[in-house]
Amino acid sequence: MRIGELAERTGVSRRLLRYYEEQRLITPARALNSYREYKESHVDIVLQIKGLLDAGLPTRIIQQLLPCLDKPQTIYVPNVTPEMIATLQREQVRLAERIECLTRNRDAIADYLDTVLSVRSANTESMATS
Amino acid sequence: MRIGELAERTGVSRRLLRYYEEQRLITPARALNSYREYKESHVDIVLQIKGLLDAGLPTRIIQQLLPCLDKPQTIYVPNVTPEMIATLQREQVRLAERIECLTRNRDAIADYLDTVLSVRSANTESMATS
DNA sequence: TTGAACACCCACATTGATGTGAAGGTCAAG
DNA sequence: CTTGACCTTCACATCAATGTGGGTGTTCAA
Repeated sequence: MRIGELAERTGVSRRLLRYYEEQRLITPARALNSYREYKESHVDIVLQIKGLLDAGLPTRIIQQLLPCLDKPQTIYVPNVTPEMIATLQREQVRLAERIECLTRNRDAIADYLDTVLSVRSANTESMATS
Repeated sequence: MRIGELAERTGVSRRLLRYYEEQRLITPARALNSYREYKESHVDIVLQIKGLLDAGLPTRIIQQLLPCLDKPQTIYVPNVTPEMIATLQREQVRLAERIECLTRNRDAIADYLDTVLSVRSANTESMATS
């Protein structure tokens, strides 16, 4: 598919799709007319990228993560450098930290909303009975 | 405490502490000489801010979350507008999405590392026995 | 065959989070 | 009283992610 369709299906602008390519996150084939030709699988990959960017990861890191994120893990055996492994382990830790932080805050918000909403409904009741 | 100490204790630069203030995330008192005066509690708050920023939340949103994130929930009862509640609920959803995305990827990395490391150790063994 | 819709590339603009440095005020210790 | 280590404000710089638009080529359908 071409860039327009991919943009539409992922909600990611054409501009950004080209940017991702420039950052070596995706590498679409080129048609004879030099149009980019995306594969079906790029839809998921782009959504993946979008999610990670949205979660605060820079393209530099995402680029390193992507190779190990596709379902049929094609690339496990060949030359995985120790530095690559170390990088992944480091990023794994940082992901865990992020997750923990976000979870903590999500829970805090939940607590807060629970409290507010319960107080609020109590107030409504007392007003109804007064 | 003054800005230098807070910077040191949180690992957040003075520049950024001033920036957070400009964005209304923190509001330190001022000494007679116009020096900023931070309270002990600001250490945790700043760490909180740092974590959320790092997780991809913009200051605009963090500003809205902060009021409901301090432990002794002082502000639950008074005028919580319905819009505020709606905002929080929306952000809660977005946090959950981020968490899910990050968790998925952390797990994928874990799987990948497991695979790579096990293959790798198998190779080592076979080489040892050859 | 022309016009609309899409693609290309390029370049400049913006926004948010940061760094850096200048010009100056405060204060404690030598 | 000066020096050094703080602090102040202000302004300009940078970097990454993203928007916008111009100028041009391609495709397709009327």
